[in-house]
Amino acid sequence: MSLKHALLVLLESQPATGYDLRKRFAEHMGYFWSASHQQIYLQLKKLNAEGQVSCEITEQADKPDKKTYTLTEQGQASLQEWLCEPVKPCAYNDALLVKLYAGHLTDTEVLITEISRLREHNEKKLAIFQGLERDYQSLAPSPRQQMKLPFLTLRRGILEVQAWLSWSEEVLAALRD
Amino acid sequence: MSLKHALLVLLESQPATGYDLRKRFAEHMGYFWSASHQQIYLQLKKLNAEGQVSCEITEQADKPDKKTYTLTEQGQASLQEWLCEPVKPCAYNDALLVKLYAGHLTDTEVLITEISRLREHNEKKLAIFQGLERDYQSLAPSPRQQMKLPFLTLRRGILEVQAWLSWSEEVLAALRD
DNA sequence: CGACTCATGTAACTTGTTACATGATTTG
DNA sequence: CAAATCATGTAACAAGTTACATGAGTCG
Repeated sequence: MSLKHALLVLLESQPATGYDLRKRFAEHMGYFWSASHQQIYLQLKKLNAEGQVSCEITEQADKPDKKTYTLTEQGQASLQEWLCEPVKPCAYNDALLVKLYAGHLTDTEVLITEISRLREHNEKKLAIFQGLERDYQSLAPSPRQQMKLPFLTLRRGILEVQAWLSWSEEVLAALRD
Repeated sequence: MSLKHALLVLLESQPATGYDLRKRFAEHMGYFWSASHQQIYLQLKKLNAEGQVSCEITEQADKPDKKTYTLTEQGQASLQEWLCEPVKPCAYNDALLVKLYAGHLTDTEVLITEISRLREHNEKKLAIFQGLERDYQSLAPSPRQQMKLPFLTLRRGILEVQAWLSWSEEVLAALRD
């Protein structure tokens, strides 16, 4: 697991609240990381208990206190350590493929509906990702250089959805044969 | 989640022990489902408690008792129900991409090593998958027809590793620029 | 006037991981 | 003679999900 590490990475650039981090996950890491707000708050609490982040509380009238987390030196160090360890290949479990594997137990229509849904979903994602890609490409050289690595993660998102789209076409053709 | 459903799918074709199922996962569903033996035994126990599978115990000298699980009518029914529900898109969390995103905090060499490892890993997978693809294509028409759906899941595995390989090349080129 | 934003949490539960444990038989 | 195969489990822990809760301010 490394929600903790993902949080440390985001906190490295600037202190933030759980709320901020949740938005940054959704906006910038959406195509390779998903996290619920509960998990984020929980892991921040644990990181704080471990001394990897510090927490400054701002009281607010009529709202819950705001907790701003900052990376500590210890957090920096453990992030560095993590960066040098080889990552584990991520195991993934895909219910859709289980369903297709067992497709002989149901109507072909059910499968076609699922795959069509998948295709639509990925078409929408592709449109969004390609928009982000254009934004990147129209940047001036210097900020573009700075965004090079995040852009590579976007490229991964694009290649991934394209692979799903090619596969969807293959499967729909095979199911309709 | 649906390890339970994946187990029901495998049990639909024939009764099996936890041990058998673990092997069948590794052999036939390896490219879209991973499960540890502990999880398999645990979920089988739960399915049994829920009445979705029945369990027949064979005593063996010098070995743990063998437990053969069979799908019950209730299990059949819940499998049918699951097949008709839309699947949830599977959220995936990829530590490698987090690392790349934060790559400015470490040496480019570290990143190149990771991506090279990824490429090698996927090249091996591709070779295995393409072997399975050839096996399928050399089947007689009738068994080939029967294996059509599992073959489509293999195709997914192939398109997936190819997408990883294309991306690896892009990233290595960008990191070495 | 309903939905969204800000801002955080608890509680109960399910799922998954890691480490440990047993022990005979077969294969290289 | 070591490793894999057969065959199952417990225990402790970590991670993730789902549902529930609060409550003002703002936008269309």
